[in-house]
Amino acid sequence: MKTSSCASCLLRSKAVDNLAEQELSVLGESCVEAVFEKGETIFKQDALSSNIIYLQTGLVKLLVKGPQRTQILRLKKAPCYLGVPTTMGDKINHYSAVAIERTTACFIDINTFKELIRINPDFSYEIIIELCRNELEQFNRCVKLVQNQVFGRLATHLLDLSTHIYQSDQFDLPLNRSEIADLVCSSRETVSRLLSDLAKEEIIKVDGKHLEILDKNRLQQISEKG
Amino acid sequence: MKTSSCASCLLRSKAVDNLAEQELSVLGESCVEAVFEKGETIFKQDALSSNIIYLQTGLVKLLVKGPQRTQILRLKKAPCYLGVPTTMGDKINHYSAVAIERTTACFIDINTFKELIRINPDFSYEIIIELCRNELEQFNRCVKLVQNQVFGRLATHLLDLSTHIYQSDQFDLPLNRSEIADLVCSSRETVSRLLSDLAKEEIIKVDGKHLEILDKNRLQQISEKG
DNA sequence: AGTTTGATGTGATTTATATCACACTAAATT
DNA sequence: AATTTAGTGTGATATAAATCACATCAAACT
Repeated sequence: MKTSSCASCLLRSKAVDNLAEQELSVLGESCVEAVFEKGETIFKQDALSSNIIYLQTGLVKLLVKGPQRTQILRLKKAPCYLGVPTTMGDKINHYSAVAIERTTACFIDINTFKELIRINPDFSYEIIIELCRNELEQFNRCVKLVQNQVFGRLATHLLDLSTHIYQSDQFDLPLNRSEIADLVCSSRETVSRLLSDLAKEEIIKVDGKHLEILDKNRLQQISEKG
Repeated sequence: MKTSSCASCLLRSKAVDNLAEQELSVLGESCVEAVFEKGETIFKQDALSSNIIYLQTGLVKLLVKGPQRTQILRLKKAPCYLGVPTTMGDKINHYSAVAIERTTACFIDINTFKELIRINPDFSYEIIIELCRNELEQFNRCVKLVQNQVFGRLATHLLDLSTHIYQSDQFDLPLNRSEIADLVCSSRETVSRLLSDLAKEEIIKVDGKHLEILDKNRLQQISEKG
């Protein structure tokens, strides 16, 4: 870990862009940078939450331990803040964050974060906007989850990986079948079967973790209709 | 509708408590109060969103039109803000709000709201905290939805009505069976059956819309376990 | 009074998907 | 090299809950 200079950081957030020189040095003093390898936990559910995390680079999954199973709430791709709701909304983390790719993260002390909100309205405005967007996304995810069957949910997440995470029709799945099941709220076996079905229909091509989307339109239809 | 004086409002929010006299008059000038009877729509999905709503009194349901059915995202009881995420996060409402009880609501112009965030950090801090709490609640709801079966979800919502909305073991259901189904993400028939089952087990007593919780502990068990 | 309408209860059937069971593979460990 | 382990595919079975179908009832309307 090293203390970072936020003033010269090329990966800083839009919210931080609003900070004045003196505010940036306040931030820099309480901000440490850390690298997480694939599989490493950034913060853990039920632990005390005393930091806001800013993801500079990488990809992270948010996990909740439910009564029956562990569930992947969502994937978060850098650049973004992590743990704002879980840190500002309560003293204890409501979910865990685990890197699923090599990830660089800045740890910002919660009091510094609160201080920045207090002294810089443009900063807090950006944070509010990000929170609002998250809530809307979360509502949509919830509606999809209930109203689509597994087929549709799987299609939705494949499209999401393609368009939002990797910006390509071909990519390596960052999760194994069992984790995909946790993400689409289904079982490992069902995911396995449906991926085969999609491949048989020549909508996708799967080879282990490598995935290629052959027919984006049909995948989109499946994602919307069912 | 009438213009209200926020300075003398007894029902104002914690966020508004932070405002100075001059800021209160800014708010008061762009703030109008309106009453909604049961069943009346406060704002509508897909319409342009140009107001933040502050619920002074009453009870509201948030609705989303999904591909298959309409779904009740959540109930919101006064006092609280409505439509912060849907107004700040996008130009268009992502859900509707409908009164399910006589409700008093203040309409705050979005630009005034933004201005208040800009000029008063304590105000925006309170808004951030409320947004964070909402997001955590929403995550929990989502986990419950996936991991519990209908029985557990129904129990959860009955307890929620009892403890958070009506603060009593007896109350009149503000929704019909079909709407309860939309709330617990199930079908009208299943809700009907499960309510009967709970009554047979003497966990609750139902008479039309009137509901009495007889055995809170067992209901809590059902809510948690399954 | 008679009729339409909307809300509700309850049995029978269907269906999506979880679960169980096992086989296969590749990588890791002994 | 042999063995354990983790990840994966796929058939058979079980099951929660949706859907269909109908009956009942009360309120609203003619």
